[in-house]
Amino acid sequence: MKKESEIFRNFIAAKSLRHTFQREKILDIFLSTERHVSCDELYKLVRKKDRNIGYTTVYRTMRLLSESGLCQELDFGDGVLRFEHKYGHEHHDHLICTKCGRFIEVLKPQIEQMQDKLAKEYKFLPLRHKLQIFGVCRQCQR
Amino acid sequence: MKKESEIFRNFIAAKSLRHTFQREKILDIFLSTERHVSCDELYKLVRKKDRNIGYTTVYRTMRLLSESGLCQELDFGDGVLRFEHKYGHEHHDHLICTKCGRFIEVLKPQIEQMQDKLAKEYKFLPLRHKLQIFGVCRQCQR
DNA sequence: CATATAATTGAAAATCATTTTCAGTAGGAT
DNA sequence: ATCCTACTGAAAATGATTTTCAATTATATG
Repeated sequence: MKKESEIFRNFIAAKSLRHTFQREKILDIFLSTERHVSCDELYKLVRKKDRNIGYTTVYRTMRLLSESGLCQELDFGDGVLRFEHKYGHEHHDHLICTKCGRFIEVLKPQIEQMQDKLAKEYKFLPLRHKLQIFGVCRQCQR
Repeated sequence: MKKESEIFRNFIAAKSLRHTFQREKILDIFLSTERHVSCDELYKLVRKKDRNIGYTTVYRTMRLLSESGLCQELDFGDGVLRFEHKYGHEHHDHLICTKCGRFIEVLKPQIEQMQDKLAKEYKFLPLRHKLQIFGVCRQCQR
C-alpha cells in the first residue's frame, strides 16, 4: 500500500472517522495528478472515473487531506484554492508568472533561516510561511 | 491639499475618468483609518458619514486606489481582501498571528536582497512579492 | 453474523465576498 | 448652456465554498 494511503488511514482512524471508497479514490486521483489542482479540477478528474462521487465530497476530502498533512493549500490570490502534494515534498516557495500563470518551486535555505531570525527578533513563534514572488518568467520575457 | 488626494486626481485625470465627491470621500476615510480595512469595513465607515454612498462604489473606488498605487491589497487567505496605505509607506512583510489575527509589519533588507538573487538565478523578472509568516505572537504565547 | 449507531454521502439550498447590470444622474469639455 | 460619456446605487448575478438534510453505509459490539 502506498505510504500516503497508510498515512490517510491512520489519520482517519485516529479521528474515529470512516474509511470510504470515495475518500480513497479522491486521494488516489489527487496523488496521480502531478502538482496543483483546484477542487473543481479534481472533481472533474474524479467524475471521469466514478460518476457517483459528488462535488461536496471532493471539497470535504481535500480538507481532510490538508489536515492530515498530505496536501498543502495554495492561494495565489485568484479566488481559487489549489492543492499540491506535501508528503515527500520539501517545503518550498513560489515564483509565479503573472503572464502565463505558471509557477516555479524554489528553495533558498538562507531565506528560510533569515525568516526564523526575523521572527525571533519579534518574539514571534513561526509555524509556517508563504513566500510568493510575482513577476515574469523566462519564456514570457521575450 | 493632501499629497494622496493630488495623486488620485492626477490618476483620475490621466485616465479621463471623473472626480466625484464619492471617490474623494472614500479616499479620505480610507486615509483616516490607520491601517488595514476590508471593503465591508470601509463601507460601514463611509456610511456613517454619508448614507448615500453605495457598497458598489466602495468596491470600485478601492480598485482605483489600488491601480493608482495609493493602496495595497492584502490577502491573508481568509477570503476577505483588505487594503493598507501604500503612499509614503515602505514595502514590508507580515508576521500574522493565527490566534488573535493581528499582524506585525516587518522588513529585513537581507531577505529582500536574497529574493532578488533567487529570482535572478531563475532568469525570472520579479515585480512584487509577498512574504507572510504565520505563527503565534508574543502576547498569545502565554 | 446481525444489529445499532454514528459518520458519510450527494443533491440542493445557502452563504458570502465581489462583480455586473441597468436606468437614472452628474462631471466637465466644448 | 449643452452634450457626451462616465458614474452611481440598488438589485441581481456570479462563483467558490459550505451547510443542510434525508438516505446510506462503515464499523464496533453483542
